[in-house]
Order: sequence, then C-alpha cells, then structure tokens
Amino acid sequence: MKTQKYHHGNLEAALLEAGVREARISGSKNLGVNALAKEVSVSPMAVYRHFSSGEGLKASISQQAREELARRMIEAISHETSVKERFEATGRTYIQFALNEPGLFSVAFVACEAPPKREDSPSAWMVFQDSVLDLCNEGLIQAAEVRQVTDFAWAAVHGYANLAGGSDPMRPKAEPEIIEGLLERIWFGIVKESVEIKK
Amino acid sequence: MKTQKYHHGNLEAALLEAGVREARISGSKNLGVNALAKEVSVSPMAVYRHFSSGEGLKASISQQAREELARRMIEAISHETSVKERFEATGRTYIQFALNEPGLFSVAFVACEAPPKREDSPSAWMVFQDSVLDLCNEGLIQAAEVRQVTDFAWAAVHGYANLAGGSDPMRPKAEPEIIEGLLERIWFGIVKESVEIKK
DNA sequence: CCATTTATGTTTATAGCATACACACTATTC
DNA sequence: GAATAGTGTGTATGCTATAAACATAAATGG
Repeated sequence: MKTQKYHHGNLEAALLEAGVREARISGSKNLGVNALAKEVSVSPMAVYRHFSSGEGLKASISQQAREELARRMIEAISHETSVKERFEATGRTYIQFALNEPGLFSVAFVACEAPPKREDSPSAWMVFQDSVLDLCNEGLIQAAEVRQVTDFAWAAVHGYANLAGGSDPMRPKAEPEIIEGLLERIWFGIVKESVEIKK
Repeated sequence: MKTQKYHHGNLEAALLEAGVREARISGSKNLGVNALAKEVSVSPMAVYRHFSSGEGLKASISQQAREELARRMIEAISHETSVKERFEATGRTYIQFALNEPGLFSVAFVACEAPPKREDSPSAWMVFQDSVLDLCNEGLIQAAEVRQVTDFAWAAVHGYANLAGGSDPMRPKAEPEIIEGLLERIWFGIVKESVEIKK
C-alpha cells in the first residue's frame, strides 16, 4: 500500500480542485500560492512545477469556473424546446449562476487577467451565441443582426449578473419576476424590427 | 516662500490625485501604499494618517473615479434637450468613459470592495435614474416601471461597457454605430409596452 | 509669548507573499 | 542497473502592508 506516490500523483488537478472549492466559498480572496499549497499539503514551490506563476494558477481556476458556468448553461438548454425558451434559459442560467455562486462568478469574470483560451473547452459565450444563431435559423432575427443581438443580450445579462451579484446598495433586486422582466425586455430589444413591421 | 509646510499640507488630496493619475494610466496595478507614497515623496506610513488601510485608499480612489464618470454624465445631458436624447446620452457617456478611460473605469467598478457611500457626491446611478424618471414624467413609461427600466438599461450599459472595455477576444466591437445600435435596442426594451399598444 | 496638546510624518520592525536557486527523491527508460 | 526526466522540499530574497515608537510642526490657551 503506497501512502501517496509523490504526494497525490498529480498536483495540478488537486490545486485546481482546491482552488475551485475556495473560490466557491470566498471568491478570489484565498487563491494565493501559499494558501492553496497548504490546502493540498504541499510546499509552495511545488506549485511552480505545474503553473508558471500564481497569476497562471488563478487564471486556470478562473477558466474552471467559466467551464462550470458553460456546463450549467448547456444543461439548462437541454430541457427547453423552443428557440426562444432556449435563448432565455441561457440568460436565466447565467444570472442564477452569478447569484447562487457569487464566488465562482467573480473569479470567472472579474478576477482574471488573460484567460487561457482553449478551443475544446465549453464556453458560455459560445453557448449563448449558438442560441442566438438558432433565433436566426428560425427567422426571428436576420443574419446580419446576429452579432449585434449577441452583444446586446450578452451585455444586458452579463451586466445584470454582475450588478445583482455584487454588493452595491443600489443593486437590482434578484427576485424571479424581476429577472423574467429583464429577459422580456431583452427579448423586445432583440425582435424590435419585427415589432416595427407589425405595428 | 515656504518650501513645503509639513510636506504638502494635505497629503490626502495629493494621494488621491496621484492615485487617480496612476489609475488613468494603468488601472489598479500601481495603487499600493508604497507606490503612491513614493509618488508623492512621502514615507509609506504617512498614508495611514489619512486612510485606515491600503484598501481604504483604493476605495477612495475608486470613489474619485466614479465621481469623474458622474460629472461627465452630468455634463453630457446638459447639452441635450429631449428626454430620450438625455437618457441615451447618459448611456453613451458611460460606455465612452469605459472605452476612453479603461484604467479609471476598471478602478471605478471592478477593483473596489465596499465603496464609501457619500450622499452629497455625484453618482452615475443617480444621474441615470433621474433620466429614467424624466421618461416617466413625459409619460413614456409608467411609474411602476421605473425601477425595472433603470435596472434593465443600467445592466445593459454597464455590461456593454465592461465587455467592450475589457480584453476578451470575443468582446463586442466598440464602433459608434454598434453603440448606437445597442442604445436603440435598449430603447425598445424600455418602451416595449407602448410598442405593443401601437401594433 | 511660552507651554501644552494635537496633527502629521519618519524610522524601525514584523509578518506574509511570490518566487529564484539549490538540493532530494521517485519514476522511467535504455 | 544506471542515466535521466519529473516532482517535491528547503532556504533565501525582495516585495508588500502595517504596527509601534519616535519626532516635529502647527494650533491653542494660559
């Protein structure tokens, strides 16, 4: 029985796991090299065998958080059928992630410098854009509008998530009907031209 | 001619000035106690006579940045006449502040813990809400909608400003017509009910 | 006008952080 | 089995924030 070969065998995964656990609890506060090294019972310098710097470690944890969000969004749209419902589910999930996992959310978006773009990993933005492309396929918006619509809706959802999940006394209330109202307003901002034609 | 009575006489203002200057150049990177103390040619410990901690200093610089934004918004609406134009001018100014002063903007919103709420100081949120109240006074929206509309528009503008001013490769393009498109979509999200009635 | 008090700044010391360098041990591979 | 690559430890350095003691300038009050 080997107690621990080379400690865990792969520190990298252990550090990321510990980092995500800490982020969930207290955001980016305890994601330093020393703190995480101690968390997995290893000397601080061991971290540098797997990450080029403390910033690099934080960036990878941030990436983990972003992938977690993307996974939840993918999960959420899998339960919806209509393109509008699927679109709204992405936004709703994004906002709920910010509210239910404020630590992870802040690490995912505010506390990182340069995310280490990996093409194969799930990306919330891609999921979101796909749902906009579906709107286009259904003829609800025009192909030329896709980018504009994505930017607009993403901005509104991201902004709301940031504000509602923050600590500002003037932050929007995070009640379900408020969120649904927001999604409805976003919807009107998206289909505005069809509304204009109808009137 | 007194060279420097007690150094500058009031360090607090000098530190805030230096902090805002640094924030403009490089965001929250060089806002540490030591760096700013050196910037104004004073020993690090002198800072603590005016701010309870390094975080407190950063929070005050952040407040300065927010006031600067509020001032620009107030300036901008003073040139507009119609309520719609005034409303849109607040959003446009907010976004342009994020694009033209990325360092100040990030310090204003992402890099602070607990802003030291001062009621008398100009607040971007108040300016924004006032412009929404004007929409209400003109009958463009209903009184019961004010909060919802403020939250929605603020979220969209804040989110767009954050994203466009950030470094994400998927960030929205910051071209004038894109921004105007965004403001137009926000407008449709705001007046949605009147549009519905019309059709 | 001098003396006491208050405001402001300096020096020194401590503790925590990231991280470079040298060493040690383990696993792999030839 | 020995060379080598991969992983982890220990120690040292320089940075940061900030506490404690001290120093001096300004204000105040007899």
